[in-house]
Amino acid sequence: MSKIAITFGEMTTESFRCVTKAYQNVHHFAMTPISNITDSDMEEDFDDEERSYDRSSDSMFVGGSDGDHEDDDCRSITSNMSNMKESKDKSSTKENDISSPTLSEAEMDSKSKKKRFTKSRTRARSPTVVVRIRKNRRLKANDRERNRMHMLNKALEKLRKVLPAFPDDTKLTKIETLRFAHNYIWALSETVKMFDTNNVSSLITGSSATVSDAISLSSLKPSDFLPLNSPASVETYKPPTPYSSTISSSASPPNWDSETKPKLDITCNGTDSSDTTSRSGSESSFLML
DNA sequence: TAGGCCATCTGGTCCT
DNA sequence: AGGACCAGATGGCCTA
Repeated sequence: MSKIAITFGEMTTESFRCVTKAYQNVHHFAMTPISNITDSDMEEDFDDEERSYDRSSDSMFVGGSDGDHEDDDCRSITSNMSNMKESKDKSSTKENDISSPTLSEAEMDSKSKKKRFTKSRTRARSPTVVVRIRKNRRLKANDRERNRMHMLNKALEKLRKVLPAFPDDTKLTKIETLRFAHNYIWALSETVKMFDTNNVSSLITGSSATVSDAISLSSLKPSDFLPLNSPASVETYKPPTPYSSTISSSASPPNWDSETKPKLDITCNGTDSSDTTSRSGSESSFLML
């Protein structure tokens, strides 16, 4: 049985189960995680196969799977088949180039040198081998892509952890997490801005207040950072009112889809934002992105 | 059952 | 040539 190497990075049991299931659905073979199988292992495997091919016919089967019919289960069958056909044509062309019966000895000699050189660079491979190599590359690419997405999810999970938690422990979806973070960062910047501008520290402890003091003073809740259309925000959303201040609608979180940076405009009762004494007016709102 | 979310596969493109 | 990144497609799971 020829081995099919699929390497995994760090993987949870659950994700491995999903992957296994997916692979079994698509490729119909039992999968075992194999770590650190090298390309040379692969090549070795294919070399064995190629040697076998040289000795036998085109129609040999290799491996514990469905052999050449594995791709029949793949979705992009037409594309694969056209690629296979293309590679088959190419390989057959190469093979034709190698064996020319009407050559002089000198020509044969130079040709054999050329042949040796050619073979060392681009070996003539049977269509079966070409398909298998192509399949192997695809599997490796799938593996990389899977790991890449896992890394992305890990980063997203880290982001979730640094965001304010919800009492009901609702797990934010990906898009909610990103929007939440976006609004949260915006709110923090606004808070810091106000903290600096209004010298809030003096309102708290006199001189050594921290930014988190200012944030807690603002009474912002996690739900305040959720976009309005978030399912998690339906019950709990309430526009934040930091320091009972008025943040004009133009000071809503910047829309990250927009090309231009939004201008943040904090107004205080129609006065300059440096006015620290009286803040009232319409409620601010962390608008949806 | 429809719709949302997610994981995965896949081929194309760009970069090193 | 091979890897990273991306977007589209697909199917599974869950919930209203």
